[in-house]
Parts: sequence; C-alpha cells; structure tokens
Amino acid sequence: MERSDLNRNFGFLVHDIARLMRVAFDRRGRELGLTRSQWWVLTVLYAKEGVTKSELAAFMELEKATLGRLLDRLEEKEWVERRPDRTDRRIKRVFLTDRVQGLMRSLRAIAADIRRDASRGIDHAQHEAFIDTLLMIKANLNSFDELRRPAADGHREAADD
Amino acid sequence: MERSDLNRNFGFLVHDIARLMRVAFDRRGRELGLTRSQWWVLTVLYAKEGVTKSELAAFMELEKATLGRLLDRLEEKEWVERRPDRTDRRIKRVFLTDRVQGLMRSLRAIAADIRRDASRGIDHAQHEAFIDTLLMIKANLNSFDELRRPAADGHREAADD
DNA sequence: TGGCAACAGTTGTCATGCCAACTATTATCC
DNA sequence: GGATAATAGTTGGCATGACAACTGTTGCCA
Repeated sequence: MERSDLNRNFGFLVHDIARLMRVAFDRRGRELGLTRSQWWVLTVLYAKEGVTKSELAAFMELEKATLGRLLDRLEEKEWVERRPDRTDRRIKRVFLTDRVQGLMRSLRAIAADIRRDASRGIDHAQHEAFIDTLLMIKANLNSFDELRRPAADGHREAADD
Repeated sequence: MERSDLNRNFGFLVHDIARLMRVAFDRRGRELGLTRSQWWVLTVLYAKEGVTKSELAAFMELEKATLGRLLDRLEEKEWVERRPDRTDRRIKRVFLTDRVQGLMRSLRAIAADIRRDASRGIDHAQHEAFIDTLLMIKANLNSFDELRRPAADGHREAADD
C-alpha cells in the first residue's frame, strides 16, 4: 500500500509546500517587481550587509553561479551593489542601496502575512515541534549530502602531455 | 516575534529542505539518468497510468506547460508514451513503456533510502505529527491561493485509487 | 621566489517551473 | 448551421537552480 501513500509522503509534501509558498511569494512579490528568490536575497542581505559573495552563497546554500545571476538582476534594478574588497582583489562585497529601504518594509509585512496565513490553526507548541522536525531533517539531509559529495575536486591525473 | 530569526523561519526551512531533497534525488537519479521531476512523474504515472495530460498536471499541481516538457524528455528516452484518445482528438493519454519497469524498482528502493536517511532520529509519533502539520499548512496555502487567484478552475478531485 | 594549489567569481549548459499566447478540437448558444 | 466559448495541448519568454569549465588572484611552500 505504499502506492496510495503518495499523499502522506513527506518528500512530496515538502515539495508541494515549497511550491505553494513560492507561488504565494512570487504573486505578492510581483506587485513589487521581484521574485521570491530576489526577495530572499534582500532579506538575508538586510541582516548581513557587506558579506562577500561566497559567504552569502554559503549561508543561503546556493551555488555561486545561481547567486551571481541573482545579484546581476538585483544590481540592474539598483537594489544592491557589489563593491571590491580593499585588500583582496578577488573578493566582491554586497551591499543594499538606499532606494531599497522602503521596499524592505513592504517585504517584511507581506512575508509576515503569508506566514500567518500558512500557519493558521496551528498553535505555538505544534509550530515549534514542526520547526524542530524540519531542523532535524535538514541536519540529516546535510550530513547525508556531505557523505555523498565527492569533495568536488577534479583530480588532475598525471597526463604527461 | 518581530525579530526575524532566519534559521527558524519555516518558509526558509521548507525551502531549504525541498532543495536538499531535490539535490539528494537528483544526485541519486543521475546514476539512473533522470532528474527528480522526471522521477516524480514516473512515480505518479505508475499509480495512474492512462490519465490525460491535464488530469496529470492537475494532480501534480504543475502547469500544463511544465508537465508537457517533462513528458517530452521522458518520451525521448522512451520511458513514457502519449497515445491519442479514441473519442476526443484533443486528448492525449500518458502511459509507461515496458522498458521502465526495472527502473521503477530501483527508484522505489532509492526513494525509500532517502526518506529513511532524512527522517533518522525521528520517531513515529513525531513523524506523524510532522506530516499532519504539513497537511494543515498545505490546506492553508491552497485556500489562501484560491482566494487570490482570479478565476482558477479548481476542482481538486484526487481520484483516490 | 617561482610554481602550484586553493579560493572568488563569472560564464555556459541543461532542466525545471511559471505565465502568456497560440493552435486545434469540442461543446454551447443563438 | 454558424459564431462563440471552453477545453487540451504546445510553444515562447523569463527566472531560477545545479553543475562544470573557465579566468583571475592569493596563499603556500619547497
């Protein structure tokens, strides 16, 4: 009966909810001219201005490439800017621009709105237990992930050319 | 709850976990030559062979376009096939091919593997409570979604085999 | 100090996934 | 019966998101 289980398969459920939240955020975000991912970057940056791109990518657990193109678009809209590091010319640090301050207030209000709607009927204890479980699953997946990830190093094998 | 503790923000958490699971499935799926979404389609089709594309899209809550291109790729690999309906020439029904049977067994084993890894350390009661909360959130987001969506033709009939 | 590994970031490619616009077919209304 | 609406599916455009390959810079160390 594993087959009729699809509706209580937590992999599918998590995926569903992530999608529904993405749609909710995208729809509300569209009014403000941004996508959910852009929103997410701005929210994180709001708390961590001046971080390097790699730090930001690591914290958000995104690929550098993914984050890079996100920042490209945000920079086009002049909501963030990349500034070179003084001492290390490889590094670019990311800052919010002034024109984004008003936007951030709207974003925070809407996000609180969506979270409130999503957790309607869920009391505090249940909510906390839910988040604890999410954190456990996340930790499990992360450690599992590290076991499998082959250290991302293309070993250059001798090859006398 | 004004302070935004990003690490316990369940929107971010759900997103994180969905991403981690996607990566886990993608990595394992790659060994077999498919992505997680393709995997998902095959799994659903396994239980619902012969449905129309629209029914499938509605059940998976994907856009017809998204599903269409998924099926394109699966058809290229000859894992599914689209057959016209006898009475309605608009309709195409989707079937698994014979050559996919062995693959399905591997998929189910791997999926069970990943779920087991992800829920390590979580007992039955906690697991059930977690899924109940997920279902509540999903219901909330769905009703919230319908309120906002202009004229969504939302007959959510699970067909329930 | 010169060569090489490690690191920071960018670009290219592929596969979702959304929305919108389009074609083809069927159902409905006058 | 013919115009029109509704339905099924496809195609185009945009934005993630992952991975790989690449450039440029710095750190290490022999």
